[in-house]
Amino acid sequence: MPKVGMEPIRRKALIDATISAIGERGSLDVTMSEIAGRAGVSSALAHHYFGAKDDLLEATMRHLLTELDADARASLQAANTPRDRVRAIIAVNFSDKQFRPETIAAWLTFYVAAQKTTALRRLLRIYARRLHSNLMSGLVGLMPRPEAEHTAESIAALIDGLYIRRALRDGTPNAASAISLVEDYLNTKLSQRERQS
Amino acid sequence: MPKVGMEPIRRKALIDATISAIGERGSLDVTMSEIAGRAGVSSALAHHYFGAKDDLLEATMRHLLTELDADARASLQAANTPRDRVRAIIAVNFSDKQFRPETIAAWLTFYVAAQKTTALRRLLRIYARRLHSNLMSGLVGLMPRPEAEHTAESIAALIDGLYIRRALRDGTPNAASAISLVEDYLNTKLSQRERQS
DNA sequence: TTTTCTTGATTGATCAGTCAATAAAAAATA
DNA sequence: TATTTTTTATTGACTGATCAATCAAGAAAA
Repeated sequence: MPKVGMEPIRRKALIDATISAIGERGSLDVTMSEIAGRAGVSSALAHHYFGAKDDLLEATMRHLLTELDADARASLQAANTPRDRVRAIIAVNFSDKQFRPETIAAWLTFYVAAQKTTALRRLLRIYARRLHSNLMSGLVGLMPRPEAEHTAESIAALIDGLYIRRALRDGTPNAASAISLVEDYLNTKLSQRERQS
Repeated sequence: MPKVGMEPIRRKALIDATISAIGERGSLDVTMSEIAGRAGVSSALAHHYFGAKDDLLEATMRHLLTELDADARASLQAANTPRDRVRAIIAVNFSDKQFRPETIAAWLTFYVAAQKTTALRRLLRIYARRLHSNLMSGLVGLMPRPEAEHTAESIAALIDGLYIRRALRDGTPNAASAISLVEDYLNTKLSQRERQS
């Protein structure tokens, strides 16, 4: 049995609690006590491990980002053709893990908060850049670079737009229809190219 | 000179102040004093005219919605062909009036807040429905209904996605490139159909 | 004189963040 | 091993600040 301190366990629990609290409330207006309570500790302990509330929020967003990136990498690993790479990136964003109501709500909340908080803003840029370059890694094999840039931007916007729209619907968001919508866009784009050549 | 009470003047000023305050802060966490101060009145007066803070926020969102709808109607008036109708709706969403940083920020903030606040949620649904039916009013003249539904959903998601993405960029958002991106999607879609028939 | 308009002062609640104190575990020492 | 010492983990109680909402009272207009 490996001996570990409590720190990593508490940090993880607090971050998870933050995501679910934000997801449920649909806002960053969650109190430290609420979060700490969900994690089964006192608010003082949350402060002890994370310092200020903003630090906890930043750590939470960073966690979301890291997870998404890990999923994307894993998914790209299994993709062989350029087309598959694009398909993989699209799918990851709507996977069961990512496309859950609480995760979506947390993302959106951070998205908006990022407008004023420099630290969050920086993180969000990283996300945007990664999504773009992941998409490009497949698209450049399918079309000339300038057009690929353009298409990547459209797909990214489409994904973000579907996130925000799904958040409005009650109940579980429908990942399948979201995926097919993005795929359809790509297919249309590709068949147009095929015809031109 | 028509005699009017102060009420409409104050309400308008307070709503405008709310939009700009939210836009600047990028969050609904603006105090009544802040808003009232911008409108040049005391916070007590803001409460006098709007009651609770939530009521002011709801009124502000309703105002945003009403303006957008008015612009859309005016724009549709001048559109003759189905294609022009769609073009008009797209353009309205990125018009100088709508696509300003503060308006965008306010929209996004409301979007997220709508997840928890039932009243805002209801308003947002109205927006979504209107956008959809406005788009459909043109699209049905260009393609069969089921496909039009699909396309309308894509365009709507694309518009929302571009809003959220533009909010991240520093400086003035670039409306022209956003429009051309959506237009490109539609053109691709249409030329695909043309070819099939 | 009545109605409309406006505010300063106040209240009560909520919260982030601190701190001193305790408990538990680990390490060092005898 | 038994013990003391040190480090880590944890919290309840508190503080200070912020803010929404109220209200009684005054100024202006009708």
